[in-house]
Amino acid sequence: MDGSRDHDQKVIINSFDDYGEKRVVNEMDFFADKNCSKEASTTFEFKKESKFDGVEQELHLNLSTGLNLLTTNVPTSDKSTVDYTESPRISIECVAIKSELDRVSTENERLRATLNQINSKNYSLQMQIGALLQHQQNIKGATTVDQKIIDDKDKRSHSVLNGMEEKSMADELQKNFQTKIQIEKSPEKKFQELIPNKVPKFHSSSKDMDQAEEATIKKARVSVRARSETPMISDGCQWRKYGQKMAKGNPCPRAYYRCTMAVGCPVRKQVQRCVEDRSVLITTYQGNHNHPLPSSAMAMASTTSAAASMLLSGPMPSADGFMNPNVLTRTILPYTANLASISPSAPFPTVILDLTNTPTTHSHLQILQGPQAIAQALYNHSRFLNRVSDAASVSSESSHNMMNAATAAIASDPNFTSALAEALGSIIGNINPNTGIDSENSPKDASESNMANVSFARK
DNA sequence: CGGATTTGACCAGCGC
DNA sequence: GCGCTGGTCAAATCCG
Repeated sequence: MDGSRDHDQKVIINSFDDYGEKRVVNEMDFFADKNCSKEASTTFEFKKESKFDGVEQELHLNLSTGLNLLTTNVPTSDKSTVDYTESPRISIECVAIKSELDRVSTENERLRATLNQINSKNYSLQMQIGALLQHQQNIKGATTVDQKIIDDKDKRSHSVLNGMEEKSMADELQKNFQTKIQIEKSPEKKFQELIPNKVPKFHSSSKDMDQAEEATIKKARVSVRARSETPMISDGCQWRKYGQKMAKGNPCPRAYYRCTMAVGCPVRKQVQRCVEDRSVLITTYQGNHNHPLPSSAMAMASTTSAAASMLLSGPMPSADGFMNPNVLTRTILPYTANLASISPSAPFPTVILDLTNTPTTHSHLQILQGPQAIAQALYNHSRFLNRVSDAASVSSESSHNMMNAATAAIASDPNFTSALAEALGSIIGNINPNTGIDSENSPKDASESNMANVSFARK
C-alpha cells in the first residue's frame, strides 16, 4: 500500500490486492470543507474496480470509523496547516489510525504470504492431476478429462453421502494418484521415444528427473513479440550487450544481452527485429534471475519463470504432428487447439507471447482478439482448475479469484504487456501478482496493442 | 578513467 | 571429417 498526501490533507491510498486488482481508497479526506462539521465522522470509501466483458464493476465499501476527526478549530482557509497543539486529539487519532493501518498492512502481508504458499501447493497438485488425467486421456482415448473429473466428483459425492470425512477423501484421492502414477510410468517411457533428439529428455529416476527439469528450466525460453521503434524494449532490468550476430534468414542482426543487476545472474536475452515486419521487436528471455527484482522488472521476469515452469509440465503427442507442451495447452486454451503448439524450428522449449496487432504467418500461431479473448482463455483455464479443485476437495474460490484477477489485470491495466504478464503469472500460480507493475518503465507500444497471442513452441 | 558497446575469434552442436 | 550455425568470449573502441 502506498499513499500520498496532497496539500488539502486528502490521503489517497492505492493498493493492489492479492490478485492484482487495484483498490482505491477513494476518500480519506480528514479536512475537506464538506466534512467540516461537528457531526462528520471520517469515512473510508474502498472502491474496488474490475472490468469483465466490457462491464465495469465497482464494489463500494463504506467504512465509518465513528471517529470525529474534525474540529471547528481547523481553519478552512488554510487546510494545509493543522495546528496540532490546538487539536491534540487529531494528532493522537491520526497516529492511532496510522498505527492501525500499519497493523492491518502487516497482517495483510502475512495473509498474502500464506495464501501464496497455499496457491503454490494447490497449483502444483492441480498440475499433477492435470498431467495424470492428460496421460490417461491419451492412452485410453475413450476416457475424457471431464469424465475423469466427473468420476472423481462422483466418488467424492458418494463419500460425502457415506459420511466420510475430508481426510478420508484426501487419502482416497492420494491413493488414486499413486495408482495413476504407477500406471503412467510406462506411457512416460513411450512418450520419451516421441521426443525429438534436441529436447531435453525426462529421465526415470527422480534425481535425474530433477536435473533434467533444472536443465530444461535453464533452457526454456520466453519470446515476446512487440512493436517498438526503439532497439530494445524496457523491461525494468539492467542489461549489458555482449555480442551481436547475423542470424540465418534475417538481414537484421541479433543482439545478445545478459542481466547485470547481479553478479553471475544467468539470465540472457536476445533481441532481433522480425524479418516479416521490421517494426516488430522479438525479445527472447532465457533463465531465471538469481537476485531480487524491482517491481518494474517483476512482470516480465515472472512470466519467463512461469513459462519455464509451464514447459516442465510435459508435452503431449498430438494428431497433427505438433506436440502440445503441457496440460495448460488444453486447459487455458481448450478451444483453440492450434494456438498452443510445438514449433519444429525452435531449438529450445519456447513460449511465444505475441503482443503485436498484426497476424503472423506462422502456421501454428493464432490470434486472439483483444483482452477479453485473453480473459476468456484464462477463464477456460480457471474453469478447468475449478473442476480439478472440486475433484481434489480444494476450494474453487481461488480459481475464480484468479479469473477475476486476470480479467481485471488485462482489462484495466493500461500497460498491456505488464497486464498480460501479470495475468499469466496469477494463472500460473507461483507468482505474487501483488508485486507492483511499473507502467512507466514498460514499453509504450505494448500498451497500444489490443491483440495478443500466446503460443508455445518446443523442439 | 571506468563502464558499455563493438566486433572478430573461438567453441560446441548438428547435419551431411 | 567438414561446413554451417548459434552462442559466447574478450580485446579494441567508444562515450559520458
